[in-house]
Amino acid sequence: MEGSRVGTVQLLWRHERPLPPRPGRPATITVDAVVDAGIEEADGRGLAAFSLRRVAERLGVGVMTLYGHVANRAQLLELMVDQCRLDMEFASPTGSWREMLAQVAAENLALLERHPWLAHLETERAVLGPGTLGKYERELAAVEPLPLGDAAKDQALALVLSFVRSSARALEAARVERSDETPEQWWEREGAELAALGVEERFPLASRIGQAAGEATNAAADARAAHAFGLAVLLDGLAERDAEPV
Amino acid sequence: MEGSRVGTVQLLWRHERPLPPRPGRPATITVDAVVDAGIEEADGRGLAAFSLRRVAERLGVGVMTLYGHVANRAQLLELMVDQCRLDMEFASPTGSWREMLAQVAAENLALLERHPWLAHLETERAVLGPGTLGKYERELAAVEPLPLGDAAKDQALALVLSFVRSSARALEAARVERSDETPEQWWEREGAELAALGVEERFPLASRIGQAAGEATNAAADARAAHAFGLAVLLDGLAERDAEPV
DNA sequence: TTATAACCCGTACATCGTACGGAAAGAGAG
DNA sequence: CTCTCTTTCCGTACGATGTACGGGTTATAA
Repeated sequence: MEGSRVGTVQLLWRHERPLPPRPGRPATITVDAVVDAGIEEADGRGLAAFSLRRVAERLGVGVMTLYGHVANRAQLLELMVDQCRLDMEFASPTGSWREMLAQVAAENLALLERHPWLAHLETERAVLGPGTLGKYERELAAVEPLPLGDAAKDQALALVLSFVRSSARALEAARVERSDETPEQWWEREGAELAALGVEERFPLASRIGQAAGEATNAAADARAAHAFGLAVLLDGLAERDAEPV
Repeated sequence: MEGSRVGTVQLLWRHERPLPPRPGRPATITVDAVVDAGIEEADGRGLAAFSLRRVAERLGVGVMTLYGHVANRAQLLELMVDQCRLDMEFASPTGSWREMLAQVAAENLALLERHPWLAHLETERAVLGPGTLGKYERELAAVEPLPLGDAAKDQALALVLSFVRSSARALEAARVERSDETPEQWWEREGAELAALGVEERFPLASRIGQAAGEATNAAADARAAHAFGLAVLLDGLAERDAEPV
């Protein structure tokens, strides 16, 4: 059983170190099939509804069969993450660091829009697979020209990626919100009660700016503009480091 | 049953609109008790282990009793979030927008360190309670001096808060990682296999910078410095908007 | 004292991840 | 071709979770 025999790292790099053929009953599915089915499942139903039973069903296989190829749910998710990063589309980085970093941001946003569950996954611990490492290597090239220490370069990249992540989540939330309910419905449901509490008078700034932000969110074009604004702020901040080295 | 009778907004503002006393058997617990127990539970055990059964147990009450005071798990979490924001410590904002925003960041970081689960909670939809609104109102004062449109002001604040959030998660992850396992243990477990795959030669940038970033993470002081670096970048980026209005 | 309203909560169900162990299936030896 | 051995497949089972339902309990108001 691959799932119990080999560690996560071995499984992540399975294409570079294929296991020697073994005697006995041959497997009906492969790790790749499990990972692909997992990704399709997560893409389609979302992370909240993601379950091993559904993945197994998609493969036409019993649930416990999965455990012969993958150690557990958490490991499968790690493999899925690395696979997505491996399959990620990108252009080889060119131009100034600023252009490269903007491209990195755009490519990551595209990745998270193709696989929204990636933005909802908790991946504090790094996934040390070929996809993740290759992506990291490529993206580091964008911050390499900056006059920063190594740790700061990592931090600069992480800053951009974390921004893109939260931006992707916000854009997704806005998308479903738009399709879920019109502002009028929302008002009928909650807004009226809030008004009765005198919220507008007691929280004038919050009301004014909150409304503007809400309207911007509801207009798809403005939501994109908000993303661009945030990214520009970030890049300008990094440009400051470029001009005046620390 | 308060949990089914009133909506989420009513429950959030329960202290301003206390329900009139009602005939019948008096309740043994209050919404506040449930919310407080929930916060203690989440603080102590973490969000992953958070369950209604445990909250009920802490209150010395059956699980289903909770449903008499709160609609469901998701609503309880919303109430907990708003309560934390209401109890959050803060100094009234003074100084330049930059000083105020730095203070907002520090206060939010403190909030997330006191209640780490807040950083792991998915709160795309705003929680429209007194805690959240008050916090938003107060924090908007920091970006109000900036020469930006209303939507951009919200975006600027969100940018800082999202950074603090991911920073808090990184700091927490580093903390548990430090206590979990020494770098030597890690190397024995995974690093050796990676080296065997020729990772250092194939991903030189990633190896060099990844190592530097890892070491910085492992030194508590450097991890804090990384946070400061990110915040400075952000604020510098916003300062650009200050100098040259859009 | 009685009626009534409200609350408490035991039971039950669907769903989840996953441990265990036996059935099944192919490969190689004779 | 048959037997044996190795490996894979997966049914069953367990504990945990959120929550629907309905009956027992306990106050207040008449």
